[in-house]
Amino acid sequence: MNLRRELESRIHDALVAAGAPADSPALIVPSARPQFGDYQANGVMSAAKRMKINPRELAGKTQQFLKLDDLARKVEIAGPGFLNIHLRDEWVAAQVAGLQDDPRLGVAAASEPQKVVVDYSAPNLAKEMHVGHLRSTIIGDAMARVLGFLGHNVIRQNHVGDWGTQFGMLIAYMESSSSDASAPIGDLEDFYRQAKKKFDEDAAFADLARAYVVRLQGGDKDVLAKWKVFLEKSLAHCQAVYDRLGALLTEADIRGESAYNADLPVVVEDLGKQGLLKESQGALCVFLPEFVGKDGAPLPLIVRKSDEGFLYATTDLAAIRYRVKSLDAKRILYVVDARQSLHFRQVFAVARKAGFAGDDVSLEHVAFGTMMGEDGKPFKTRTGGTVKLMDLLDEAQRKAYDLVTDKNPELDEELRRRIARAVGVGAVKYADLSQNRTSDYVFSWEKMLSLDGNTAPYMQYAYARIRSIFRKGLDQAGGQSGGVKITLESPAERSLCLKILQLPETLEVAAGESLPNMLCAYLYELAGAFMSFYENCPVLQSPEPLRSSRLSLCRITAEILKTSLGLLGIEVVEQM
RNA sequence: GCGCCCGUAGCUCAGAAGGAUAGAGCGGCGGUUUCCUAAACCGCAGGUCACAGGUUCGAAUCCUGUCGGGCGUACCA
Repeated sequence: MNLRRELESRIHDALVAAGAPADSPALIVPSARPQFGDYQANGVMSAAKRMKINPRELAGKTQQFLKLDDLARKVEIAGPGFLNIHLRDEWVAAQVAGLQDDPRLGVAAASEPQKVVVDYSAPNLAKEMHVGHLRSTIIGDAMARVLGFLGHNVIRQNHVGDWGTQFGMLIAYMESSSSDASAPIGDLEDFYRQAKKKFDEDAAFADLARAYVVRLQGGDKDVLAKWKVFLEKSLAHCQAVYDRLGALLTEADIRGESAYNADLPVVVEDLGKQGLLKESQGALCVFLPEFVGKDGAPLPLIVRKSDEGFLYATTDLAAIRYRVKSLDAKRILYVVDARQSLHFRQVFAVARKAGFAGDDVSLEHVAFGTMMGEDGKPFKTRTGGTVKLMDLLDEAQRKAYDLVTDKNPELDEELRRRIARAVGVGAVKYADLSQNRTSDYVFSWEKMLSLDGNTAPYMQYAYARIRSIFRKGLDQAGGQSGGVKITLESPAERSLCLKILQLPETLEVAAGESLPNMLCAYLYELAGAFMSFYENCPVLQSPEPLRSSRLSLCRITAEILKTSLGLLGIEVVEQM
C-alpha cells in the first residue's frame, strides 16, 4: 500500500466533505518532528485560504468527516491548521507483517501501465566510451528498472551515434591503413586519433574521407560493408562496458541515428507540407516565436543544411515520430546532458506543432549536470585526457579490492574479487545516482568508497550485516518467512517499520520526477533506521516471540535493500 | 546581449506541491566493543539559506531587481 497516497485520498475526501473545493489536495508529507506525529497534512490551510475562512475551523470540520480510525490513533489540529496524524502501532505492525511474503514489498503494479521509452547512453560509436557517457547510462538504466518494476512497459532505446561525417574519415582510414578492410582495429581510441591526425594533416586524405561520407550516405554497398565492420567492433566494445557496468542495454535496444536515415527527407517534407519550413541562408529551418536568438532575431531549428545534409534535430524529430507512431509511446524520457536543453525544448516544440507528438504524449528531457574532478573542473585524467569508462571501472574495482583485503584479509581471494566488483562498480553508480541529477557532480573516489554517509558500500554493508544474522540464526529457529506477528517494543523498531512502509511512495516520486536520488535518500534513511534498530534491539538473543518478529524485520529490510539497490543497478553481497 | 541552470555549515551535498525549530556526510571535539561484522553507533560545536525588496497567516522554495558562477545561443552531436 502507498501510505502517503492512502492518507492523501482519505483526508482529501474529508476536506471536500467539509466544504473545500474538489481540487484541494491534502498535501501529505512525513511530519517535520516526532511530536507532530508520523504524517502531517498541510493542505487544510491553503484550502481555507482559497475559501477565505479560518483554517483551524476548516481543520476541525475536516476532522469530523475524517475516517481514519483503522490506521490512526490520533489526528490533532496544530498550529495555524496542520493536521498531525499519529498512526496506530498495531496497524503499522500489521502492515509490515503483511510484507513478509510479498515479493513486491508493498509496491503495487501501476493501475494504468504506460508505454515508456527511455532514451539513454547513446555513445558515439566513432570512439571508445568515456566518462561523458557514464551519467546517462547509469541514470537511464536506473529509470528503466524503476519504471519496469512499477509495471510500466519500458522500451529502452540506445540512440547511438553511428552516422555522420566522422565515419567517412574512419572508413577511409581503414582502407588506407590496411589492405584487408576486415582486419581487426586495435584500440578504438587510437584508431580514431590516428585517423583524425591524418585527416588534419593530409589534404588528399581529407578529400577521400569526404567522398566516403557521400558514398556512405548514398548507400554504396562497398562502403556500407566497411562501415558495418567498424560498427560491429565498436558495438562489441560498448556491450563489454554495459556488461561490466551491469547495465540492461543489449544489442536489441540499439536504434542508432542511421536507423532514421531514410526517414529524414520525409520528416522535412512533412514539415514543409504543414507550412512550418522557411529557407534562411540556404538552410531549411523551423522558426517558432518562443525562441529568440541574438539581438532578438528569431532562432531557427535547422532541419536541413545549406548543403542539403541533415542534422541531429532532424534525426531527433524522426525518432519522436517513430516512438510515438510505431512504438506507441506515451512517455519519452531523454536522459541527456543538461547542455542540450535548448535543443530539446526546440525539438519538442516543433514535434508538438507538427503533430508528431500529441497532448497524450509526455516528452521529458531528463537533464543532468557535468561530471567534475575534485579540482572543480570537468573530469579528466592527470594528463588532461578523456577518462575511458573501462579504465574507470578497473580502478574502482582495484580500490574496492584493496579496501576489502585491508579490512577482511581472511576472506578467500575469489570472494574478495566478487565483493570488489559489486562494491567498486556499485560505488561509482551510487555516487552518481544519489546526487540530484540536475547539478554538476564532483567525482571523488574517497567519498564514494567510504562506509560513512550515503554511499553504496554503506548500503551494502548494512545488507551484509543483516545477512550475517541469518547465517548465525538460521540453524536455530527463525527460518520461517511468513505469518510472523510483528511486535513494536522499542522506538527503533517503530521507526524502522515506518520506513519500511514508505518504499511505495518513494518509488512513485522517483519514477514520476525521474529522480533516482529520492530512492537513494530513502535507502539511506532505511539503512540508518536499521542501524539504530541493530544497535538497540538484540535479535538472536531475544526471547520468542520477539526474536521471530525482529528476524522478520531484518528479513524485510534486507529484501528492500536488495530489491531497491537492484533497481539502481547495484548488486548486494552476503559478506564484506 | 538574450535564454536556461545554479549560489544552503570550513568542504561535498539533501531539502518532495509555500508549512512548524533548515538536514546529512566529510573535517573538528567527545563518548560506546565481555553483545548478531567497530568498515559501525551515539553526542557536541558549526547557518543573516549570495544580497535587496515584494506576495503570504507562513518563503531556502514563488515574483522583481542586484551581485557572483556554470552552460547554451544558425548549418557538430
